[in-house]
Amino acid sequence: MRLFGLTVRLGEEMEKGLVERGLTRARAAVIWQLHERGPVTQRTLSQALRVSPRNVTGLLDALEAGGYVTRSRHPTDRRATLVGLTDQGAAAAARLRADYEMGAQVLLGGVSSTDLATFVRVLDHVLDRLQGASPATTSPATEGVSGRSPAG
Amino acid sequence: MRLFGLTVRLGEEMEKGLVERGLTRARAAVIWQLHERGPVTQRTLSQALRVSPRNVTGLLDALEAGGYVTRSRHPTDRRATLVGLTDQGAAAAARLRADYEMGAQVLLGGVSSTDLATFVRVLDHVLDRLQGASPATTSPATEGVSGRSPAG
DNA sequence: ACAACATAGTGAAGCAAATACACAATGATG
DNA sequence: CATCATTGTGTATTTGCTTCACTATGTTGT
Repeated sequence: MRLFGLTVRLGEEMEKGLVERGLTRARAAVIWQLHERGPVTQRTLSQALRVSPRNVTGLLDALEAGGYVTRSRHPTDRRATLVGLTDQGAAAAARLRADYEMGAQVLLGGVSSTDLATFVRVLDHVLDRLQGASPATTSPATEGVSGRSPAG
Repeated sequence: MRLFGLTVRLGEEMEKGLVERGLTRARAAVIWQLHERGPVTQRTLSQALRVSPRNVTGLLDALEAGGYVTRSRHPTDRRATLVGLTDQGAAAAARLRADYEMGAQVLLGGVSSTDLATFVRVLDHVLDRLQGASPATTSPATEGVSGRSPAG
């Protein structure tokens, strides 16, 4: 039951951590995707983040202005744009990853490894059930959107 | 590790469920608070939800227009407004509660009771650590903001 | 070759959530 | 009763997000 409460609280805390670092949740998600996937088109980002293409344009405008990402022409498709992380963007991603693991250590420190194993097992179970609850929106042709991890 | 990923995914799913029912996350949170606390002032809501008073005004404007809540004069303090749920608002809260428990059953169904016990124990542990990570913003005079549960 | 259709990104318009600042009305206090 | 604090709201702004319309391109069928 407390699972939902935790979701809200943890989500808030994650967002707070991001904001303290000058990023928003949405922008951090973009950086994270680029970190996980390397340079991709905006279309790919739009599908990975499950937001409208127009929204990606806006997020990238901000991130580009902030010096986190670069847009370059796609080598073969002149309609498309390739988006990649700048050095600053890559550094931000690395910091995200570090904070994220540190956060996990803080939150889960003191939990016995057997309990942790059980916890993770149930977590995966829940994640699995979630997977089955959504794909009405997901196009079958799309790859599995695995790296939808967060930050903070 | 997957904890953060789950937080994001579950948060998304919760929000999706709400939107399908014509509510947004923020407005559902208001309804939930009123459900848990009964009629309160906007100030109280602002503190419970940890958002600015101005934001509460806006959320209540929308909820009042939608017929979910009513604003009435405070019996003793003529500055303050007492906010309460309408019948429709109470019905929405009841539906939230039902869906929320049903969701838990879907997500946690098939988990053995011993695993569930461990899971909840670790969950509480994490929640505890979260509590300790934030109260820089919380005023000491305020009660514990316990009912910060969600919906979906 | 070329018309027809599909796809990639963006402008325009708009909504929701949230913020900060300013302010009027009211309450509380020395 | 003057001063200070509190309550709610107007104005303005930021961010995330959507839909619709549109241009520029790619792709395909005949």
